[in-house]
Amino acid sequence: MQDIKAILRDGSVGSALTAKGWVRTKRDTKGAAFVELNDGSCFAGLQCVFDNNAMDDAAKAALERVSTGAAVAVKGVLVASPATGQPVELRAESLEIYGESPADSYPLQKKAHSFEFLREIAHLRPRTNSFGAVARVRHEMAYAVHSFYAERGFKYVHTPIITASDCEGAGEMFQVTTLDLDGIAKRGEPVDYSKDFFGKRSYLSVSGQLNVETYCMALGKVYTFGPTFRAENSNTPRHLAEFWMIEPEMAFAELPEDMALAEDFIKYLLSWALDKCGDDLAFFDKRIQPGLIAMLEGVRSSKFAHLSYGDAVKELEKHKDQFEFKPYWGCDLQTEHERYLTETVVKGPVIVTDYPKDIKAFYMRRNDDGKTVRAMDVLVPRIGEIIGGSEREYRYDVLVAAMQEKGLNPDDYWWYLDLRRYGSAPHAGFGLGFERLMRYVTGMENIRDVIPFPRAPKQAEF
RNA sequence: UCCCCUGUAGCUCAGCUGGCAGAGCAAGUGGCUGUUAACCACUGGGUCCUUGGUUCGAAUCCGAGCGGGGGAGCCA
Repeated sequence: MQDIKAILRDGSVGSALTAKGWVRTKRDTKGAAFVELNDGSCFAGLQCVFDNNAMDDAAKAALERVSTGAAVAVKGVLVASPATGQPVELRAESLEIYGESPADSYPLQKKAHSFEFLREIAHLRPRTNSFGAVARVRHEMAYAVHSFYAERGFKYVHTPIITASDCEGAGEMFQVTTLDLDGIAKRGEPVDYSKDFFGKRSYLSVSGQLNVETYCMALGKVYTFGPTFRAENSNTPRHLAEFWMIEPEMAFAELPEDMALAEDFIKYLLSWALDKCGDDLAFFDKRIQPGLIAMLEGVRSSKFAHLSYGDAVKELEKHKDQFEFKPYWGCDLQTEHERYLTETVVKGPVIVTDYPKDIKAFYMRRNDDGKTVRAMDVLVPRIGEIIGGSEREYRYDVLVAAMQEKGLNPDDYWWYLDLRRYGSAPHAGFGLGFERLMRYVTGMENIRDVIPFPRAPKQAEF
């Protein structure tokens, strides 16, 4: 059986076929009924026309029971459509109903719904235009990620989701346990983690980077792409408690190659979307974010600007009255600063490099000035930080000193430090938040609307 | 976690200085029409988020709680 995408693409006028899908709308007229059928294979639906004079009583009765949301099969002949709105349509000959969808209770109506409302029915929202389009683009972007790295000889490494090290250095972690916490609390006993499943406290991973570095030091070019978890109580349109992250890592590479990879990567993904998701992007451009396609095309053919942190601060200081937080050398760049740089100064993607060591992670390569590290953040308009990365500190003594400076215990990182003890080499990588990329590509505002089942504080239904 | 806004019909919202609960859309019925965000008429539809208070009287004013949105922080 052909899906609707194939029918619309390959179907020849005059051919008999069966289409299966879910009814978006039914419009009745005296002479005919029009059923728009969508099966999710593409943005467009197939208009099925039921001629009242050509239907037997069984078909008429079946059509009576069809309403928005019903799952049906329509058998008929593909014909050129006499009306504008669609080049072809299905002249229906019979109708089979798999599942009715009572109109008085089905939550999706043939009208626009707010995204807030649709979040409350996340099990039904993929049946809408917006979420169908998001799902298709999300699939293409995931495919493009693997394609990009495969073309460049990177190996996909599956880093663990459960970790027993609480030192991944990126935020609050969710604890994982099989202990009977209720019973322990009831009995007033202390918690003995040596009796827990892993014999020690364990968590959901906040980053695959430390693990993927181990494979980087063996396979050279690697990446990980999987879910990560942050137990931060952050409630914003750009944070999730469970999100997907892509983290490449390259051996024998320094910061410039890291930046080049990041730029190529983003352009590759945007190009892929432009090339393969035309209908869906056209919808986003029309209804969600006007100018989206022109923006994506602009970025694809642009050169990312480069700016050192020092120069960025100098630029911000020139306009300091515009900011709530006054910029100064050593400050962490605030959201308002990042957006000013990318939206007003550069008006496009910009890579900011060489941040002060005190505001960045311990594993970043220390510059010779003793004050900065070889870090880079890619900032894009509307989204802000989409990529954070760095060249890694590969000198054992410098890395240990950096840990101690930040109050970390090197013993906790024994296996990570072993990578610097045995055959250490320069390497660099970054992390790209997949849902932030999705916000960028689709123009969707809230990150909860670009992942099928969002996990955020107080939000884990479905 | 902090700041601001918000919670009224299935959905989106109006409801003024406190005085009988409203509209559009959706749904149901009828009509019209190769329709396509269909159109016209009629009908049904409410724990005004919860809780405590003020008042003769609270959707409306005040307190507390819960939910939703936006901004900030944390970050990807």
